[in-house]
Amino acid sequence: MTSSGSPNYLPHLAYDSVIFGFSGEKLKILIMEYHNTGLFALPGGFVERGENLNEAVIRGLRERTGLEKIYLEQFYTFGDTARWQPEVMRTILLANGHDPAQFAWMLDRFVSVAYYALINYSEVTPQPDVLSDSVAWYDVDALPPLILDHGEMVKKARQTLQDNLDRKLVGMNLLPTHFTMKELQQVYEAVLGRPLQRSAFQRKMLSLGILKRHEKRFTGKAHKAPFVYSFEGE
Amino acid sequence: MTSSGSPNYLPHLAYDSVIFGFSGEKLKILIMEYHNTGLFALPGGFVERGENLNEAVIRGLRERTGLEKIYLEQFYTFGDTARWQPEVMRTILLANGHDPAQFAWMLDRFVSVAYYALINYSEVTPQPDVLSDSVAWYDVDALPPLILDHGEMVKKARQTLQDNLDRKLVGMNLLPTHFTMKELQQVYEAVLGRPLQRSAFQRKMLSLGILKRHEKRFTGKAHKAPFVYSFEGE
DNA sequence: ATGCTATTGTCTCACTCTGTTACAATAGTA
DNA sequence: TACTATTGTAACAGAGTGAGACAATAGCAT
Repeated sequence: MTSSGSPNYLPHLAYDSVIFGFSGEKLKILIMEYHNTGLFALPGGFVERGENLNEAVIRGLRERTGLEKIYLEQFYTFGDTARWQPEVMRTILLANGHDPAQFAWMLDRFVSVAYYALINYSEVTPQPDVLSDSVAWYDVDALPPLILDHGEMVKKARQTLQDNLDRKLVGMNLLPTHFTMKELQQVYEAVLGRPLQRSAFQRKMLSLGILKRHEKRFTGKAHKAPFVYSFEGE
Repeated sequence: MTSSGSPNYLPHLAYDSVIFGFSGEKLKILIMEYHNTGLFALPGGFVERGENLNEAVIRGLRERTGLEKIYLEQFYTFGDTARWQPEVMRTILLANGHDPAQFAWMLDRFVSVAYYALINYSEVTPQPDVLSDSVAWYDVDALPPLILDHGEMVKKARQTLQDNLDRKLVGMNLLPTHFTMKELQQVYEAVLGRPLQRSAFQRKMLSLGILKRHEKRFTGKAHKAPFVYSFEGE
């Protein structure tokens, strides 16, 4: 990266990703905190000049999560001028000991393509990048204030996820390969943010014909042991 | 516009719009043809540096259709490198008597944010722009080959429209304010590309409680006259 | 062993929604 | 006055869903 402009990236274009995970209890997303600023943001990045947009996002997620195969979906492109707030980026650069003049291209206006990802919470150890202090999981209902329009992005991502809940196999991506019916239900409830009827949920899931039933799992609790399921083909 | 770069536009960023209309029979979209090239494309444009993305699209549609209030929805951002085909733009510029060297920025790679619009077919007289020979309605099922990935855009726009058919009031935007139940059904059939059951469709529409029934319309045909409806609040 | 408790798997019932068919009403025409 | 094409709506069956009920059972206390 030279000091004159952004040699390898398309100017004015960024992406941000809302990375969902499921802790076993709650729906979480990955949030980064920038060094010494108290500023929180979604993980994002830029697109190289010779790179497909989608692949830039996959590359960024791989660097962030270490995962190769990630369920990923583009949901909206944010292009308001109100998201141009050069002071924010200047603050971040200064706090990291960079000269903002050398990163002038980063202070310009950006249009950001937003994606959401579903990943297996337990398989990931989030990696901070150069500018960020930490990357950590936050409960979607208890996020810190986010910079720019990142709060709006999260809201829209969750809405899209809810809208697609019937059509996409959300559980397949947020759960380990083997799980109980209760765990599956908890994922749906976490995404929707409301409780579901147990028997109706079980009936519906089984009627889809995509679950494979395995042996029982003895939880050590004093009650009937649940069956374990996996998605057909795994 | 000077000869050095694109002073007023964000570089590398474009938008394209799939403009749907309903002829009374079929679902149509607006396609432009470039002067003397035989090249067909979706109407599109660029975003000014101080302009919201959404407003750039609204501005473009107003110039193209003369309509102020248009139902508009962003559905996907296309960012593959394969859409960078400078020969195509060069051909268009040359055919219009322009010097490609003066429009070098247009030959560069573009990421395009795609929108679809629903408009009232009968209220519009499409306006060609500087580079285009004509703007005309084409049946969605009988489009000419389109440049770049515009064919893919149309396909995805239609898919999105079909997916949202229940949630959005598609009829409200594609029909005149007053219409018969049969006309409403024809819109739905045109969007879905398949016939619907008459009585079930009527029952469902009426049960939504958003239609206001008016006097009958005497069509001059030898059969019972249908009621006329409008959407509640119009 | 026996009984207790929390949870699971499944059934039933009522209600809604949808696909399909049927039929009466009716505007114009012969 | 009869006929035709279309419209408005009822009727019925089957699928899907919300709610509640109940038997089965894994571990625990006795």
